[in-house]
Amino acid sequence: MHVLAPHSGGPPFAPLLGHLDRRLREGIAAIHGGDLPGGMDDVLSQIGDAFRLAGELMGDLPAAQNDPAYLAARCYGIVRAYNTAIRMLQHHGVGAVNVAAARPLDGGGPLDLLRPRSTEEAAGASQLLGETATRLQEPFNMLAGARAPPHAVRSAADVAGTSGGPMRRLASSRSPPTAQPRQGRRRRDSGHRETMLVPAHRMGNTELPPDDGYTWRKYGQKDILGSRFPRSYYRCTHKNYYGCDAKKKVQRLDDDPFMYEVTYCGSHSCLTSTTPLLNFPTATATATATATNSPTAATGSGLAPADHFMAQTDQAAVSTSMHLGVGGMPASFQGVVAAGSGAGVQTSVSTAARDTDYPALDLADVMFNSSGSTGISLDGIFSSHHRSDS
DNA sequence: CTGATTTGACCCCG
DNA sequence: CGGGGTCAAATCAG
Repeated sequence: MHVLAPHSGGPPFAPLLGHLDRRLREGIAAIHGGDLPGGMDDVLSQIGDAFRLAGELMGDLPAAQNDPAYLAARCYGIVRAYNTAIRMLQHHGVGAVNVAAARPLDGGGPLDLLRPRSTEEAAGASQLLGETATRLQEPFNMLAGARAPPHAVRSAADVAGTSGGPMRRLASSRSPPTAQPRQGRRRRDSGHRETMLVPAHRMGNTELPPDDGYTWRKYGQKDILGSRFPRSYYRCTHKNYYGCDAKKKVQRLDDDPFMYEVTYCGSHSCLTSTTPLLNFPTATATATATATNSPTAATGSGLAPADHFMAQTDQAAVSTSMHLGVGGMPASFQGVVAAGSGAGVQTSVSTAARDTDYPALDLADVMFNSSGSTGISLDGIFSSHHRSDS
């Protein structure tokens, strides 16, 4: 499988992030008349996360280029982070980021990269997205069909206790709340429930599943009967802010320590939802029509034309409103959804990727294309004339 | 200081 | 009754 050829030594993402952050702040502040509007830190953080994930993926490429499942998961995380940023921007009323509008704005500016330049480009992008969705699903279908053979089992390291550092609590330091029993610890409220398999990092910390684009806060860990690895419980970080009830459980597989079973429960009511953001008016209708003349930089992007996704544009035919409320569940992964984790497992086929992920691809395109021997051309990223069709 | 993690206790439910 | 999910104090980390 041919993948993006990693740049020699990898791009300098750290400086890139810094530069990106500055430019975004300037641009957004300009739009709002000088001051950075409240909440934009979150947006910048999301964009930064996307870049960080992309950087990690670049670093992992040498080791993971033959692992489509891993690549798919990582790509999805990147795409999601971008979309999260866009959603936040929309909620913040940044009008210039009306990404649903297929017409280019005249102003340009830093946020322009989140927007298609024309209906043509949008259509072409949507086609690319459809293909992306198909492509993303493939490896996961493979996973569903044939479980990976058991690898050499490593030591039963803790699944999630990797980032908090060692912490030993002194004995009897904690007062036992025997007096007042807590009330109403409900459990049966999980509406949605989806389970998927996610490959672990191939480089770096393999103890953690790849980032899925959301921010989670761990609230518990439990040794599960019959499992060698503990199960970790996470809830959405924005629970307090938005009352987001999304949760997920992460369980490392016994027979494949490099694979995680992630169960998503509840839906994201926060801004970091997977709900599709971009519904190009021309997307569905013209996806096939523009297949051969796609103005997307298939040749210019890191994706070689020959390696381009096989066309299967009906993937996203189902209304995006059917999007499952399960946070972190990409439609593309649903072929992998494993039954058996409760009665509420849904296996309906929906879509999100095509009409959701275009900006990320656009940005990724720019990013992966903008490397140089000494640095990355950020001007290429932020230029309003970038890939202009004028 | 704030937010995240750890971890044993608590509690629901099969 | 016991497994699994959640709570929350203690602690860590930036």
